[in-house]
Amino acid sequence: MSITIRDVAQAAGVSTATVSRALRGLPHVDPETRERVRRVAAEMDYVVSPSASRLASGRTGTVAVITPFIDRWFFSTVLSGISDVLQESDVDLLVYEVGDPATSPGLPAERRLRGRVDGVIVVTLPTDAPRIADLLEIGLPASFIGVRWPGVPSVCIDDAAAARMATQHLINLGHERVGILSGRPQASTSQAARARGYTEAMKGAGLEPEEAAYGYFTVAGGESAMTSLLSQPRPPTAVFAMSDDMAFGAIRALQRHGIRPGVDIAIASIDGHDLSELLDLTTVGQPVEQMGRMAAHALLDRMLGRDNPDAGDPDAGEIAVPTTLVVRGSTVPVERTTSLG
Amino acid sequence: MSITIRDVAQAAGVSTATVSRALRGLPHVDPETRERVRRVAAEMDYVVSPSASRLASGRTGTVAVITPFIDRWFFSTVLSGISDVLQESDVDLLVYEVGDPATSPGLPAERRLRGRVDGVIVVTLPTDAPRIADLLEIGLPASFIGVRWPGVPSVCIDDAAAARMATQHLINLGHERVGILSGRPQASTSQAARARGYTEAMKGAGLEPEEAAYGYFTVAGGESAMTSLLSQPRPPTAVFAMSDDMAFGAIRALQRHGIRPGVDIAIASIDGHDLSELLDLTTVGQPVEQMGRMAAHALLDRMLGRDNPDAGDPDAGEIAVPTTLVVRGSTVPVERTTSLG
DNA sequence: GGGTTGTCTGTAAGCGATTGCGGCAATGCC
DNA sequence: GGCATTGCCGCAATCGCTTACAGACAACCC
Repeated sequence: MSITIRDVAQAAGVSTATVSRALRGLPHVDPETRERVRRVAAEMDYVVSPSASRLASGRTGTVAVITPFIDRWFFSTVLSGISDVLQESDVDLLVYEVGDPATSPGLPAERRLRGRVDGVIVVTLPTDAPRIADLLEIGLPASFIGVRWPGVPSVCIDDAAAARMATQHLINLGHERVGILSGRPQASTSQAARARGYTEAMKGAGLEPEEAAYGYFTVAGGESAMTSLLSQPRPPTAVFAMSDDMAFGAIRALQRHGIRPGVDIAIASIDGHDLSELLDLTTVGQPVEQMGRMAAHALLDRMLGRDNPDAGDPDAGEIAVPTTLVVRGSTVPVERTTSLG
Repeated sequence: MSITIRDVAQAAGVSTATVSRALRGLPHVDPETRERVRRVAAEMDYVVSPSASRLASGRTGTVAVITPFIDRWFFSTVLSGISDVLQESDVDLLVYEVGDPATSPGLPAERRLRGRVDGVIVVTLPTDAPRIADLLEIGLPASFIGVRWPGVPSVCIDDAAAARMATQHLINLGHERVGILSGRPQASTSQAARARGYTEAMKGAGLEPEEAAYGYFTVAGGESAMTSLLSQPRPPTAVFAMSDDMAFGAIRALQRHGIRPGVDIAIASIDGHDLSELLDLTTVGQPVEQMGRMAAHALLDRMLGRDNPDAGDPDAGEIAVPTTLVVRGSTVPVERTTSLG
């Protein structure tokens, strides 16, 4: 029923081997023959059977992206960047949504990936996910986003620097009690780095770091974390949130308490979320889509073996991307804020 | 190097046929034999070669989702719902991001899908996309979200009703000049239905529908559309936006002009976006993730041939999902708004 | 003119599963 | 006891392509 390479070969008066070579642009085919094969194939509306091609060649032309979520801004934006690059190279994108690593089994077993894809991109999971090692063991080319791993291209921002930048900005505005909205108790390396950046900035200014309130990187979490900060005897005059989503939640909490961000309290965070501008939120922006693109490119390079193995470099593979502080109305000098204490 | 079904067969002392049947739970295998094969396979860490299995069986165990975007709330949320359902059934999810149908080539050619997937889910594209017909022609099971198509399971909200609901709500509050933020001039059916709902509500109340301002379903578009509405001689006292994103943009525009939504002007929209609560936006919510789930289920039913063919029903396949008006602070009675005229 | 290249093409052996068909016991039935 | 079932299992033919290998032929160089 479906037409095969044999039909094309017959119609073009050549062997299947020649059809295969002609259609894939391999050398050792007479230009004239190639053209004829192409024409015949087009006329017959022939398309290569991916299954057969995979089985015979061992290549799948597919990349898997493993991500905790797809319906959150950061992840969907990364995905979009990846998708863009992959599509340009005619590589298919397989998505595995694995949920919050803290509560779900995490990565799909490497058994799931084996033979199914040519490479894998893993997006921000705690490095302690044990299965990552399995993934690499089967020799699958990989690239990571948001998690460093020796020998694997890892697209990361300098989390500590970003947190320091945001915190320092608040400190520069005169704030001395700067609260912090963190993710969860047992931290990913990325979260730990942000915590470090905050602490460094505070200590560097001779200030006492506050105890973290946990917002689990969600809007709802940010809201309740902020609420708990507000219930303290002497609430902070400024807050650093590890993510825009948590900052959004915090703003919500503030609204409920009749406290105006950018007037009564200052707030800054990390992400550069699409809607941060809308909420007039000061944030340390990261080029999220770009990060997806870079990870995809790095992976493709690996897969095609055209990456320059910078051997000897211990940090080989780490791809640092810059962050920029975007100052908006949510951060005001301390003297303009109303004392909440 | 990699271990195959033959290795397992040999180790278990049976034929490859039996291994295949045993591992896939097919009948005609002695329970004891099956158990032994299972154990041996597990010990050897055997995994079926997907490529070989596909070629031999003709099934891919994969579904493609074709979506204009993945980094926008609606689409990523739908995707997440789909992903959930598919994962439960051990079906792989292939994502094709095709961009704005108005400006990009649109659907990937059916040639791309042929033999690559067992089914396809198409998310909200204008029905006039000619390639949809091609897709169905090759007999690929399909299901749609946001676009009705005869004979194909189509998960849709009642767009007209949703728009009517939002508009009516504004009218009930006493507004007589209700502006409308629409998508783009040449409409998708879904957009056209929303326009119709708005017009019906207005005319039903004896009011004159306003001319649409185009916001292209984006935040930035909504902002400039709202700005243009504000530059009219007598701006509306209320605005209906076809999507939350455009409403967000509109709010931004209002902020820039020093106009307070929910105080000086009323605004309502459609979506039920995650952050609509944060912005205190009245919106007609749709169960977006649920819609993804339903489309996925419908597709799986089709693929397994276990859908009940409700033959004779002309609307067969249309799956209507309910919407609910969520009233928030952005909609106030007209008498409380400041006249802007 | 014989050997060496080099270009183009065909032959055929895989790739690793799935599955129709037939064989062979063990069982059931008259 | 003979014969039809039934339940398990193996044989071997596919599935449609890729690719090592080799053959044919032309061009080139001494």
